[in-house]
Amino acid sequence: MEKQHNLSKNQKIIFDLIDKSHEPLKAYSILFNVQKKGINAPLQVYRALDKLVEIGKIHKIESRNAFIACQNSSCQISKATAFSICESCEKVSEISNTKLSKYLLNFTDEAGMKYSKYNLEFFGLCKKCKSKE
Amino acid sequence: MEKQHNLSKNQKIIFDLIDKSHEPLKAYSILFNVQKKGINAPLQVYRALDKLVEIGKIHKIESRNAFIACQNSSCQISKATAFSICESCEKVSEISNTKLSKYLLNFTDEAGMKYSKYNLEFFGLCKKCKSKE
DNA sequence: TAACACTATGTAATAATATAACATTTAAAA
DNA sequence: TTTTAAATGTTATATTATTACATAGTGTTA
Ligand SMILES: [Zn+2]
Ligand SMILES: [Zn+2]
Ligand SMILES: [Zn+2]
Ligand SMILES: [Zn+2]
Repeated sequence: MEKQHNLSKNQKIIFDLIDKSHEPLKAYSILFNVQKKGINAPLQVYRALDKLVEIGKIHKIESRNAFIACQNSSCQISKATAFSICESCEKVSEISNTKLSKYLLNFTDEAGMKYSKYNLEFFGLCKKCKSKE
Repeated sequence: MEKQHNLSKNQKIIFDLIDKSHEPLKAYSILFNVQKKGINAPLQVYRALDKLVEIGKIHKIESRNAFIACQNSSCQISKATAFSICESCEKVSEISNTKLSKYLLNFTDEAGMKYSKYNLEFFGLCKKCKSKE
Protein backbone atom coordinates (compact mmCIF):
# COMPACT_ATOMS: atom_id res chain seq x y z
CA MET A 1 0.00 0.00 0.00
CA GLU A 2 1.53 3.29 -1.03
CA LYS A 3 1.32 6.43 0.98
CA GLN A 4 -1.60 8.57 -0.10
CA HIS A 5 -0.55 11.99 -1.28
CA ASN A 6 -3.19 14.64 -1.37
CA LEU A 7 -2.10 16.89 -4.14
CA SER A 8 -2.19 20.60 -3.57
CA LYS A 9 -4.04 22.95 -5.91
CA ASN A 10 -1.15 23.62 -8.28
CA GLN A 11 0.06 20.05 -8.16
CA LYS A 12 -3.39 18.80 -9.11
CA ILE A 13 -3.80 21.24 -12.00
CA ILE A 14 -0.44 20.25 -13.43
CA PHE A 15 -0.81 16.54 -12.82
CA ASP A 16 -4.22 16.51 -14.51
CA LEU A 17 -2.78 18.21 -17.56
CA ILE A 18 0.10 15.76 -17.85
CA ASP A 19 -2.13 12.79 -17.14
CA LYS A 20 -4.57 13.75 -19.90
CA SER A 21 -1.79 14.25 -22.41
CA HIS A 22 -0.85 11.52 -24.85
CA GLU A 23 2.69 12.79 -25.15
CA PRO A 24 5.38 14.01 -22.78
CA LEU A 25 4.94 17.67 -21.88
CA LYS A 26 7.67 20.24 -21.46
CA ALA A 27 7.70 22.63 -18.53
CA TYR A 28 7.05 25.79 -20.52
CA SER A 29 4.33 24.15 -22.56
CA ILE A 30 2.70 23.20 -19.28
CA LEU A 31 3.08 26.78 -18.09
CA PHE A 32 1.39 28.08 -21.21
CA ASN A 33 -1.49 25.65 -20.75
CA VAL A 34 -2.20 26.45 -17.12
CA GLN A 35 -2.03 30.22 -17.28
CA LYS A 36 -5.79 30.37 -17.57
CA LYS A 37 -5.91 28.60 -14.23
CA GLY A 38 -3.84 31.26 -12.52
CA ILE A 39 -0.39 29.71 -12.66
CA ASN A 40 1.79 32.46 -14.03
CA ALA A 41 5.41 31.73 -13.30
CA PRO A 42 7.89 28.99 -14.29
CA LEU A 43 8.74 28.38 -10.66
CA GLN A 44 5.17 27.42 -9.86
CA VAL A 45 5.38 24.79 -12.56
CA TYR A 46 8.80 23.50 -11.59
CA ARG A 47 7.86 23.23 -7.94
CA ALA A 48 4.82 21.14 -8.75
CA LEU A 49 6.82 19.01 -11.17
CA ASP A 50 9.52 18.40 -8.57
CA LYS A 51 6.96 17.23 -6.05
CA LEU A 52 5.10 15.05 -8.54
CA VAL A 53 8.34 13.41 -9.60
CA GLU A 54 9.32 12.90 -5.97
CA ILE A 55 6.10 11.07 -5.13
CA GLY A 56 6.17 9.08 -8.36
CA LYS A 57 3.06 10.47 -10.02
CA ILE A 58 5.06 11.59 -13.02
CA HIS A 59 8.48 10.84 -14.50
CA LYS A 60 10.97 13.04 -16.28
CA ILE A 61 12.19 11.81 -19.64
CA GLU A 62 15.74 13.03 -19.21
CA SER A 63 16.79 12.93 -22.83
CA ARG A 64 13.80 15.08 -23.78
CA ASN A 65 13.38 17.37 -20.78
CA ALA A 66 9.74 16.38 -20.69
CA PHE A 67 7.32 14.82 -18.25
CA ILE A 68 4.79 11.99 -18.47
CA ALA A 69 2.34 10.52 -15.98
CA CYS A 70 3.34 7.24 -14.43
CA GLN A 71 1.60 4.36 -16.19
CA ASN A 72 2.50 1.85 -13.57
CA SER A 73 0.52 2.11 -10.38
CA SER A 74 3.07 0.04 -8.55
CA CYS A 75 6.00 2.28 -9.30
CA GLN A 76 5.02 5.24 -7.15
CA ILE A 77 8.45 5.05 -5.68
CA SER A 78 9.71 6.42 -8.96
CA LYS A 79 13.13 4.90 -8.49
CA ALA A 80 13.30 2.25 -11.15
CA THR A 81 12.06 3.56 -14.44
CA ALA A 82 12.30 2.44 -18.05
CA PHE A 83 10.94 3.98 -21.21
CA SER A 84 10.85 3.36 -24.93
CA ILE A 85 11.25 6.42 -27.10
CA CYS A 86 10.52 6.58 -30.81
CA GLU A 87 13.22 8.57 -32.53
CA SER A 88 10.89 9.43 -35.38
CA CYS A 89 7.56 10.50 -33.84
CA GLU A 90 8.83 10.97 -30.27
CA LYS A 91 6.17 8.69 -28.83
CA VAL A 92 7.19 7.62 -25.33
CA SER A 93 5.92 4.60 -23.41
CA GLU A 94 6.73 3.51 -19.92
CA ILE A 95 7.99 -0.03 -19.72
CA SER A 96 6.70 -2.05 -16.79
CA ASN A 97 8.50 -5.33 -16.91
CA THR A 98 9.11 -7.22 -13.73
CA LYS A 99 11.94 -9.31 -15.15
CA LEU A 100 13.74 -6.23 -16.42
CA SER A 101 13.44 -4.35 -13.15
CA LYS A 102 14.51 -7.38 -11.16
CA TYR A 103 17.49 -7.83 -13.41
CA LEU A 104 18.56 -4.22 -13.06
CA LEU A 105 17.97 -3.98 -9.33
CA ASN A 106 20.07 -7.11 -8.90
CA PHE A 107 22.77 -5.96 -11.27
CA THR A 108 26.15 -5.83 -9.58
CA ASP A 109 28.94 -3.74 -11.03
CA GLU A 110 32.67 -4.49 -11.14
CA ALA A 111 33.11 -3.08 -7.65
CA GLY A 112 30.32 -5.21 -6.24
CA MET A 113 27.89 -2.31 -6.01
CA LYS A 114 24.14 -2.71 -6.40
CA TYR A 115 21.81 0.15 -7.25
CA SER A 116 18.31 0.68 -5.94
CA LYS A 117 17.61 3.46 -8.39
CA TYR A 118 17.98 3.68 -12.14
CA ASN A 119 16.58 5.26 -15.24
CA LEU A 120 16.66 3.46 -18.58
CA GLU A 121 15.73 4.96 -21.92
CA PHE A 122 15.45 2.73 -24.99
CA PHE A 123 15.50 4.33 -28.44
CA GLY A 124 14.18 3.02 -31.71
CA LEU A 125 11.23 3.23 -34.04
CA CYS A 126 7.74 2.55 -32.79
CA LYS A 127 5.55 0.06 -34.62
CA LYS A 128 3.75 2.75 -36.60
CA CYS A 129 6.94 4.48 -37.73
CA LYS A 130 8.64 1.22 -38.56
CA SER A 131 5.84 0.22 -40.91
CA LYS A 132 6.13 3.54 -42.75
CA GLU A 133 9.81 3.07 -43.59
CA MET B 1 38.03 -2.30 -36.19
CA GLU B 2 36.32 1.05 -35.76
CA LYS B 3 36.37 3.79 -38.30
CA GLN B 4 39.16 6.25 -37.59
CA HIS B 5 37.93 9.76 -37.04
CA ASN B 6 40.47 12.51 -37.40
CA LEU B 7 39.24 15.15 -35.07
CA SER B 8 39.16 18.73 -36.24
CA LYS B 9 40.91 21.48 -34.35
CA ASN B 10 37.98 22.42 -32.09
CA GLN B 11 36.93 18.83 -31.62
CA LYS B 12 40.43 17.91 -30.48
CA ILE B 13 40.72 20.81 -28.04
CA ILE B 14 37.40 19.94 -26.46
CA PHE B 15 37.94 16.20 -26.44
CA ASP B 16 41.35 16.59 -24.79
CA LEU B 17 39.82 18.71 -22.06
CA ILE B 18 37.04 16.22 -21.35
CA ASP B 19 39.41 13.27 -21.57
CA LYS B 20 41.80 14.77 -19.03
CA SER B 21 38.99 15.57 -16.63
CA HIS B 22 38.17 13.23 -13.76
CA GLU B 23 34.58 14.38 -13.67
CA PRO B 24 31.83 15.09 -16.19
CA LEU B 25 32.12 18.56 -17.68
CA LYS B 26 29.28 20.91 -18.52
CA ALA B 27 29.17 22.80 -21.78
CA TYR B 28 29.69 26.26 -20.34
CA SER B 29 32.46 25.08 -18.07
CA ILE B 30 34.13 23.69 -21.18
CA LEU B 31 33.59 27.01 -22.94
CA PHE B 32 35.23 28.86 -20.08
CA ASN B 33 38.21 26.52 -20.15
CA VAL B 34 38.89 26.72 -23.87
CA GLN B 35 38.55 30.46 -24.33
CA LYS B 36 42.30 30.83 -24.10
CA LYS B 37 42.50 28.52 -27.11
CA GLY B 38 40.33 30.77 -29.22
CA ILE B 39 36.95 29.13 -28.81
CA ASN B 40 34.65 31.97 -27.91
CA ALA B 41 31.05 30.97 -28.48
CA PRO B 42 28.69 28.36 -27.04
CA LEU B 43 27.86 27.10 -30.50
CA GLN B 44 31.47 26.15 -31.17
CA VAL B 45 31.40 24.02 -28.05
CA TYR B 46 28.03 22.44 -28.77
CA ARG B 47 29.01 21.60 -32.33
CA ALA B 48 32.12 19.82 -31.19
CA LEU B 49 30.20 18.04 -28.43
CA ASP B 50 27.54 16.89 -30.89
CA LYS B 51 30.15 15.43 -33.18
CA LEU B 52 32.11 13.78 -30.38
CA VAL B 53 28.92 12.19 -29.05
CA GLU B 54 27.99 11.05 -32.56
CA ILE B 55 31.27 9.24 -33.09
CA GLY B 56 31.27 7.83 -29.57
CA LYS B 57 34.35 9.58 -28.17
CA ILE B 58 32.27 11.10 -25.41
CA HIS B 59 28.89 10.47 -23.83
CA LYS B 60 26.31 12.82 -22.43
CA ILE B 61 25.13 12.12 -18.90
CA GLU B 62 21.53 13.11 -19.51
CA SER B 63 20.48 13.55 -15.91
CA ARG B 64 23.38 15.95 -15.35
CA ASN B 65 23.71 17.75 -18.68
CA ALA B 66 27.39 16.90 -18.63
CA PHE B 67 29.87 15.05 -20.78
CA ILE B 68 32.51 12.42 -20.11
CA ALA B 69 35.03 10.65 -22.31
CA CYS B 70 34.16 7.12 -23.31
CA GLN B 71 36.04 4.64 -21.13
CA ASN B 72 35.25 1.69 -23.30
CA SER B 73 37.25 1.51 -26.49
CA SER B 74 34.77 -0.94 -27.96
CA CYS B 75 31.75 1.27 -27.55
CA GLN B 76 32.61 3.89 -30.15
CA ILE B 77 29.19 3.32 -31.58
CA SER B 78 27.85 5.17 -28.58
CA LYS B 79 24.49 3.49 -28.78
CA ALA B 80 24.43 1.28 -25.73
CA THR B 81 25.62 3.15 -22.69
CA ALA B 82 25.41 2.61 -18.95
CA PHE B 83 26.69 4.71 -16.08
CA SER B 84 26.79 4.72 -12.32
CA ILE B 85 26.27 8.07 -10.68
CA CYS B 86 26.99 8.85 -7.05
CA GLU B 87 24.19 10.99 -5.65
CA SER B 88 26.48 12.40 -3.00
CA CYS B 89 29.77 13.32 -4.70
CA GLU B 90 28.49 13.17 -8.30
CA LYS B 91 31.24 10.78 -9.36
CA VAL B 92 30.29 9.11 -12.64
CA SER B 93 31.68 5.86 -14.02
CA GLU B 94 30.93 4.20 -17.30
CA ILE B 95 29.81 0.62 -16.91
CA SER B 96 31.19 -1.79 -19.49
CA ASN B 97 29.52 -5.06 -18.85
CA THR B 98 28.99 -7.48 -21.68
CA LYS B 99 26.25 -9.41 -19.94
CA LEU B 100 24.32 -6.24 -19.18
CA SER B 101 24.55 -4.90 -22.70
CA LYS B 102 23.63 -8.26 -24.18
CA TYR B 103 20.64 -8.46 -21.87
CA LEU B 104 19.45 -4.99 -22.78
CA LEU B 105 20.03 -5.33 -26.52
CA ASN B 106 18.05 -8.58 -26.44
CA PHE B 107 15.30 -7.17 -24.26
CA THR B 108 11.92 -7.43 -25.94
CA ASP B 109 9.05 -5.25 -24.83
CA GLU B 110 5.36 -6.13 -24.59
CA ALA B 111 4.88 -5.33 -28.28
CA GLY B 112 7.76 -7.55 -29.33
CA MET B 113 10.06 -4.62 -30.04
CA LYS B 114 13.82 -4.79 -29.59
CA TYR B 115 16.03 -1.75 -29.20
CA SER B 116 19.51 -1.29 -30.59
CA LYS B 117 20.08 1.86 -28.63
CA TYR B 118 19.70 2.67 -24.97
CA ASN B 119 21.02 4.79 -22.16
CA LEU B 120 21.00 3.55 -18.59
CA GLU B 121 21.86 5.60 -15.53
CA PHE B 122 22.23 3.92 -12.15
CA PHE B 123 22.10 6.05 -9.00
CA GLY B 124 23.46 5.34 -5.56
CA LEU B 125 26.39 6.05 -3.31
CA CYS B 126 29.92 5.31 -4.45
CA LYS B 127 32.19 3.23 -2.24
CA LYS B 128 33.87 6.28 -0.75
CA CYS B 129 30.62 8.04 0.10
CA LYS B 130 29.04 4.88 1.46
CA SER B 131 31.88 4.40 3.93
CA LYS B 132 31.45 7.96 5.19
CA GLU B 133 27.80 7.50 6.11
C1' DT C 1 -6.24 28.86 21.92
C1' DA C 2 -1.30 30.01 20.82
C1' DA C 3 3.08 28.69 19.29
C1' DC C 4 5.47 26.07 16.20
C1' DA C 5 6.92 23.55 12.21
C1' DC C 6 6.14 22.41 7.70
C1' DT C 7 4.39 22.77 3.13
C1' DA C 8 2.79 25.39 -0.49
C1' DT C 9 2.15 29.75 -3.01
C1' DG C 10 3.16 34.32 -5.44
C1' DT C 11 6.35 37.32 -7.81
C1' DA C 12 10.49 39.25 -9.83
C1' DA C 13 14.85 38.64 -11.40
C1' DT C 14 18.39 35.94 -13.27
C1' DA C 15 21.23 31.78 -14.26
C1' DA C 16 22.20 27.86 -17.06
C1' DT C 17 21.54 25.20 -21.16
C1' DA C 18 20.94 25.05 -26.09
C1' DT C 19 19.74 26.47 -30.93
C1' DA C 20 18.73 29.53 -35.26
C1' DA C 21 20.52 32.11 -38.91
C1' DC C 22 23.99 33.61 -41.82
C1' DA C 23 28.72 34.22 -43.72
C1' DT C 24 33.12 32.16 -44.47
C1' DT C 25 36.76 28.70 -44.61
C1' DT C 26 38.84 24.19 -44.91
C1' DA C 27 39.16 19.47 -46.35
C1' DA C 28 37.87 15.70 -49.07
C1' DA C 29 36.06 13.70 -53.22
C1' DA C 30 34.97 13.42 -58.04
C1' DT D 1 39.75 21.81 -61.19
C1' DT D 2 35.07 21.68 -59.83
C1' DT D 3 32.18 20.21 -56.61
C1' DT D 4 30.57 18.65 -52.22
C1' DA D 5 30.64 18.06 -47.48
C1' DA D 6 32.35 19.32 -43.04
C1' DA D 7 33.95 22.66 -39.96
C1' DT D 8 34.42 27.35 -38.33
C1' DG D 9 33.24 32.21 -36.71
C1' DT D 10 29.89 35.45 -35.03
C1' DT D 11 25.63 37.50 -33.37
C1' DA D 12 21.43 36.98 -31.57
C1' DT D 13 17.94 34.44 -29.39
C1' DA D 14 15.29 30.46 -27.55
C1' DT D 15 14.64 27.12 -23.97
C1' DT D 16 15.20 25.19 -19.49
C1' DA D 17 15.79 25.93 -14.65
C1' DT D 18 17.01 28.27 -10.16
C1' DT D 19 17.78 32.08 -6.50
C1' DA D 20 15.88 35.14 -3.40
C1' DC D 21 12.41 36.97 -0.78
C1' DA D 22 7.69 37.66 0.95
C1' DT D 23 3.29 35.56 2.13
C1' DA D 24 -0.32 32.15 3.12
C1' DG D 25 -2.22 27.79 4.38
C1' DT D 26 -2.14 23.28 7.12
C1' DG D 27 -1.40 20.30 10.70
C1' DT D 28 0.68 19.36 15.36
C1' DT D 29 1.21 20.08 19.95
C1' DA D 30 1.88 22.84 24.33
ZN1 LIG E 1 6.08 4.81 -13.42
ZN1 LIG F 1 7.08 6.55 -33.96
ZN1 LIG G 1 31.54 4.45 -23.92
ZN1 LIG H 1 30.42 9.47 -3.96
